[in-house]
Amino acid sequence: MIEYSQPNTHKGFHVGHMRNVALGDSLTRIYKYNGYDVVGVNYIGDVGAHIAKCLWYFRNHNTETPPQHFRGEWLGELYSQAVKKLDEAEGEEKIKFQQEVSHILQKLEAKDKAFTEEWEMTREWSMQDFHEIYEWLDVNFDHIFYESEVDEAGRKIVIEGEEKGTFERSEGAIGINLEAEDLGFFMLLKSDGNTLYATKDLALAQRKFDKFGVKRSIYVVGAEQTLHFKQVFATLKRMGYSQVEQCFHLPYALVMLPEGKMSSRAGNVILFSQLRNEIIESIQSAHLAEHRLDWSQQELDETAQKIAVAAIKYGMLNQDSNKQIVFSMKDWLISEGDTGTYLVYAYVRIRSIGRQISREVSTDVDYSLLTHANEKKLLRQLLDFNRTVLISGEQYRPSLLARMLYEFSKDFSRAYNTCSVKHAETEKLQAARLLLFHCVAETLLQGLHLLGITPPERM
RNA sequence: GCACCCGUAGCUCAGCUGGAUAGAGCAUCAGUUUGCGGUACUGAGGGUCAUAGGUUCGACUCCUAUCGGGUGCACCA
Repeated sequence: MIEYSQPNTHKGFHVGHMRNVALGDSLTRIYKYNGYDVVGVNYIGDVGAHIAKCLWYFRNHNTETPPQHFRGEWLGELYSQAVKKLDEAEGEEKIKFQQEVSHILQKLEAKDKAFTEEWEMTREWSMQDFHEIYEWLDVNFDHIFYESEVDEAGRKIVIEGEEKGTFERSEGAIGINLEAEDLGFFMLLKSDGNTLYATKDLALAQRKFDKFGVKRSIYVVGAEQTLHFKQVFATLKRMGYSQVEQCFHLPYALVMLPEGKMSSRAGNVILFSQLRNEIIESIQSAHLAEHRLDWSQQELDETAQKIAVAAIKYGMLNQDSNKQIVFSMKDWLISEGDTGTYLVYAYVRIRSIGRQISREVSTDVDYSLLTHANEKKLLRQLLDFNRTVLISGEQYRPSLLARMLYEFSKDFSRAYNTCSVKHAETEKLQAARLLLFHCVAETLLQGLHLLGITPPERM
């Protein structure tokens, strides 16, 4: 089971979330290719204080009517404004605001009808946004967990754990002493009886083990939570779950802004939709303008979408996950050199060859004719492909595959310049080259697919 | 204070379990088409691999210390 994405409802989906999705989706595809029985899952953050704050602002201070589209994103703005308003309030007003937020939180915890309905409605707005984004990205989950569904189970686990003596009470709260593992004290339930992130993670893990029979569990979560997962795994081990030996937290470094960390709280984020719009616009004006008259609108749109997905995912995956990405919009609009656009362009050029040669691709060729250094390099890459995919999975590093595919595309471009199929000296050489390039295209297609990319046939 | 991650060309990054003259892209400069899509290809310049020690026949890679950037460390997620 590979858990990834985990967005919070009532917050905007930003480019930092995209790194997680690209990584998790690619790993899922790679493990499936390598023969594993994989379940890709999402875990939606649909409970917590951030929602109370968002609803508080929505009820008490919002004057706008919700937009028709991207209402989840709009809620994210309300959340940022709520945080701002709460921070800026002073004196009696501040206390009043905090009480109001706290009141909403309590009503939600108590499953109050009116508040629950409002929560469900707004949660759905966010989910609609997420589904739209995943669909555009061609990312599919086999199952979706919600924090709200493991909340109660988590509380129960912790309370029973305290009765059994596995957990202990401290300063009114319940936690577990992990000093023997050098992991300090791990808080599991607040002194007011409310659950924490950790509470739910225990219940979620239990559900993964017991209901899904998960043997190996991968969590794709930001590196800032490394300690948290060490604590979660140590706690599960104390609880007697031997499967914890096969639990792995795959950390990745943050996507930063030049001025620092992105924060939904502070509202200084680059939204995913912003990146998507700018990339599509850039592709349409730079790459597809020449086809505007002779292609259908549908093909123009689909092609722009495919190239944009390639640019975004490749950009997220070609760099090692433990290295920060400092986000700069102009870097993501580049379509030359080591980019996703270059890879799909290489693919398109190979396919273009096939369309111009009337000969059928046949395996009945004289392989010994492929003697050019550039042809040999391609043969070598074809041979290494499966090994690279295997290692990329076992080392949790789609970046290895991404880099291999870039080199592969580069090798193709070189061969393309030196070993023409159309103008091959002999019929036999043409047949051999046609097969070689056909195999290169098929392998590149498969490799891109493992990165979550579907190249267009022409662009 | 303690812990973890990062520090390689002007910029963004590769460098597989230590192995020969450290590789790409962008940027700069010079070239390539009467031959399959020039969003491409060829070539040039540019690096005391943060610093100082140590281990080793051999270190970008392993160990120690220091400096710089990031992140985390009990009621956020």
